[in-house]
Amino acid sequence: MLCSVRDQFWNAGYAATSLQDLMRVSGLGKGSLYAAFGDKHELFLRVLRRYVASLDHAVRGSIDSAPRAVDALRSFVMLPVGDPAGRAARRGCLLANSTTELASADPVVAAEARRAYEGITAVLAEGVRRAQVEGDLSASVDPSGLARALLATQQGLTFMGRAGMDVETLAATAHSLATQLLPTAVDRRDSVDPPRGPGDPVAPAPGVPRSATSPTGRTSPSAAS
Amino acid sequence: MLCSVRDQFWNAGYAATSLQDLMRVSGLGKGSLYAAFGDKHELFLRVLRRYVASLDHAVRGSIDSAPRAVDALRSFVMLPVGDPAGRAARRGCLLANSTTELASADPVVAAEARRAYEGITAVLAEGVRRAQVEGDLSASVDPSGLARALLATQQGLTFMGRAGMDVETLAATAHSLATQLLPTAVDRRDSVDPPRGPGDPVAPAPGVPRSATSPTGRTSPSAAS
DNA sequence: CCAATTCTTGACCGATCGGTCCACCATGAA
DNA sequence: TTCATGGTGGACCGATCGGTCAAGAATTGG
Repeated sequence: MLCSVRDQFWNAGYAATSLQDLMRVSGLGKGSLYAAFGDKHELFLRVLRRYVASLDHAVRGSIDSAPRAVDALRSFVMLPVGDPAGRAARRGCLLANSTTELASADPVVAAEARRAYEGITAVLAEGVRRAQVEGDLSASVDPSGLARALLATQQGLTFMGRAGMDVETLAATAHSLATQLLPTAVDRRDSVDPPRGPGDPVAPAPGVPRSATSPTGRTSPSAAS
Repeated sequence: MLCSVRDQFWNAGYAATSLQDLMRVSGLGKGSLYAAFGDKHELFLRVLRRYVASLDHAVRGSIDSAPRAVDALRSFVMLPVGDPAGRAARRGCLLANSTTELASADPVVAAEARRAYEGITAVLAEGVRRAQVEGDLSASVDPSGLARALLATQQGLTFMGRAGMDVETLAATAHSLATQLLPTAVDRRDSVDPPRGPGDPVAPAPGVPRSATSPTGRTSPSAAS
């Protein structure tokens, strides 16, 4: 039920969603909606927080479960082009859309956005550190700095998708950016850095064949309904 | 006058701006507003198109007037952190905000956004080509591809600013991304590519000292009132 | 089978929305 | 001074907004 409400806010935005829309997609009467969730703003915050928690969980799980952290980082950047049909790309991200619409007028939403993005940055930075230990990223880069760059890049790609860029072009751009920000093993082969750190403390299978496509389990918050 | 209206839409968004707001910021009565600009949507489109034209003109002028095109490309990526106080960063970009809010419901705005971003991409690609001729960028990269990557990155930085990232962190992230996507002359010195193309057909001062800060004239559409 | 209780519903509220329209006034020509 | 005129402002319109509430349906305990 909350998923239908989330989709409504996701598709139309906060201001453009009326109580009638919420009644229609939820199947509940106006009074029931109010009794169950409070007013429109509270309902929106509830849906948004659920989405943020799902998003955070998905990113954390993707990075934690990836055999090589750098692959999870790459798949994070490629998230906006995960849907081959491009419908997900056209919707954008609920948190990003809500932040853009409400950040300057709704301090609660703004605070939620800050918290969420700081959390994701921390998770990404942890992934960067693991990728450094695994020898897939240069140890000289600042993990938090790269994490912020990855997040900003992913948000930019998400926006370009929402702005209507066709999916093939978007995918090519995402691939190019991911490659430039996260040089893979084959790219690093002709690098000046040693191809592998001292010992491989974490990497479970150092000789696993590398692939440009994201090998990690696909976890999209839009599917968590 | 239109600038005040633009700022109102910019700060509050389309749906959250009422006719009373427009009357207040414009100083005009409701009837006068309607007689002069038509309904709210038409007024918004007028303001948006003015903004897009100003933006396009600013980017084109910045690239055309830069002694080295790569500097203009760099300053384009750094645009979101142009305001030291961070107030401009917090507002975001009117076109980006409007696209995020209305893209899925207003085909006119969506088409305007596509057109604008395609135009900016073309201008950036032209800048990339010039930077390649000037020897500041590797000739092997696809100009349009790099242009799209620069645009997506800039939009991502713009969004992170709107999402509340503090200006110093944002500036550091922007600097890092610009450096990775646009290796400057000092970065290229240890590159495998020849440090300068055959002859210097366009570059007026090949030995001019390079600077990390944007040397091009600052042209921000928010100042075009 | 009935009654107490919980839950749902849609009518209703004042406020405000975007849009229309007409009385009014400032101006300029006669 | 008078009249014609065009631009202005605000009253007014129906529609819709978010929110409230009492009546009735559904459920449960006895």
